[in-house]
Amino acid sequence: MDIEEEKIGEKPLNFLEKIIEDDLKNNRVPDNKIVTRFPPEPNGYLHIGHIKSICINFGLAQKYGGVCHLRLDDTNPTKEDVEYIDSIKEDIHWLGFDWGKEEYYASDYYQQLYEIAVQLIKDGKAYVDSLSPEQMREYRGTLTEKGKNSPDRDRSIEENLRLFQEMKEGKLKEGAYTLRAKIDMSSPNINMRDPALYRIKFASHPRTGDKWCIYPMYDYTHPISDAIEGITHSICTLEFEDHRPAYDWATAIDGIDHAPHQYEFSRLNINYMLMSKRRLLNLVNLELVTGWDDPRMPTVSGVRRRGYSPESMKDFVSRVGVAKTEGVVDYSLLEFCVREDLNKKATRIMAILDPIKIVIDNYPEDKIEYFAAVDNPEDPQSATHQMPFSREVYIEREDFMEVPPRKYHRLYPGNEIRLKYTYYITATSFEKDENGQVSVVHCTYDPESFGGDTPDKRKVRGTSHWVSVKHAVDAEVRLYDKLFISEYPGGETGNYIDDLNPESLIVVNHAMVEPYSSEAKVGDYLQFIRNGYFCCDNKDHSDKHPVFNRTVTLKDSWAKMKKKMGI
RNA sequence: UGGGAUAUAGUGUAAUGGUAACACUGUAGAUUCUGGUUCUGCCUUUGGGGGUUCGAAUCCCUCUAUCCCAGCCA
Repeated sequence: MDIEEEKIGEKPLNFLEKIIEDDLKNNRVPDNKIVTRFPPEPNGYLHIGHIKSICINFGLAQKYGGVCHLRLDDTNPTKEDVEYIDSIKEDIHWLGFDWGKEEYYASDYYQQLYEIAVQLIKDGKAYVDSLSPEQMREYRGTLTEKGKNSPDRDRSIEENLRLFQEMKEGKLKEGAYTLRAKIDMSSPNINMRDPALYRIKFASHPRTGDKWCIYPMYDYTHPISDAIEGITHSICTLEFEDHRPAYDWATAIDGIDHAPHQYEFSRLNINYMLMSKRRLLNLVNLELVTGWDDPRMPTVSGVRRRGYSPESMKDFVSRVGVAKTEGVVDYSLLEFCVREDLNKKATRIMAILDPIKIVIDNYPEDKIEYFAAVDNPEDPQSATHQMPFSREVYIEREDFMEVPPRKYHRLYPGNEIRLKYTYYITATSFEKDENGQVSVVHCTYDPESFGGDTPDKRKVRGTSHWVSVKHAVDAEVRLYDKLFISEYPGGETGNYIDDLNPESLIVVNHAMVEPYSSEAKVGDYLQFIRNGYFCCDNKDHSDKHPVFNRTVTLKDSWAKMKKKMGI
């Protein structure tokens, strides 16, 4: 294969890949081994936005034969919890990535970080400040005005050392003192106006317990953690661009001999979705959803419970690409990726969500026949399973109309359709209940059409899925839809709660499902033929009480046509 | 004149001085025992204005728009 040929069909490189290939080519990477890291703060559940970051960091390491560390950025014990650490690990594994032994915690570096801070003080590059939070804000200046030096800025090294020691020993009150870097209060970049390095917090840490009452800040901890771990490419989102000078400041501290570089990409936004931990937490706290793993949540645990496959999520992220432009990805791309993957994987099942009873008058009363149904028509090697058929079957209420509109080619009086895999039936009459709703449709079948085809090769326009009345399995089906009805939740009123979709969950208590569904278990991908993709709910599903979640609908061109025709 | 960043079809992403492209969406049709899938066609793109050049999405100047930053959060 020549070079030109090799390039055909190759994905173009994103800007991070270009940087890495350039670094590799110019021998700027120690041992030619790139090291990335995924550094979540364990203060919430991972969401789709994190999937992008995970795929970038683990993906880059994979592609270039490097490694990706998992580092829990646990420097704020008042917000963090082990519950989150566990879910984070589970989510990454679910996506199919593994950090192996490379599991780190920023808190593991507390001692080193402390020693470096002492050195900084000795070098006159950090000082203990007694400004209150309010004062500090005043001294910091504004976006357009320079800040001014704290009165404590020129405190003697001895005094600084003593006070920092007292901070560490818990002798000083929370909020009373901080350790600050001595950089430049007149910097146009606010992050460089003597950023706080340490604050006092009398909080017990999930991992270090009560050993420390001073905790290091992000701008100090993160770059040094990267340096300690030998990270080569430290990749984060755009909002940290302004912090890069602080990052470079920290990695340039005397004694730190490895200087990683920070690169920023734009975070993932999807319309009709919220992607901020704070707001997601709010939905959970207000009980507007059932929890972090509610299938309507954009969390990893939520989409997993919804039935999205890890492959589809990775494909989605890869189609979105990596760049520095901020944008909003269409929800439809997400759905496309999910459908495309599930179409290949899902076992086809017949399920009637809104049943209407069909009585085939000329079919023997007690007769039962079995027909082979293909598990997955996309797979030429697919197995089949048997479906029992009898005189009375359910079809979808939508599949019968007393007075059909134009282009409707399903069942209506006098029309012939096919019951998938079985026979052609023709509607002869129907009954209505006291509400005027059609309750039973009487049909005749053509015994010649056994198996779904006739010797005379006549065509029918419609094929319905069905479930034998006497064999139907009762199941709960949860029809999920978008959590928000507006493209930008809260965009109009400023309050995203106003844009919650009242129909984001519709529960069908008694769907009629074919018996084969009893074999479905949590983790299986199903397609309810002509209805959509479904999965077993990973919390509530059981043999006794089957619960199926709708992952995504099938594309529905008939619905589109109806809309166009104004029906 | 605070600082930092970004502008390519409706959306996302390519094209690094040589015919603006891919995917999604939308739309028209073919195929189909899922109105699914598959296949085919079509629509629509370089923020504005100058300049350099035989030639500009790409280089220069300028304007505009949008995003981020004033936590002892990350």
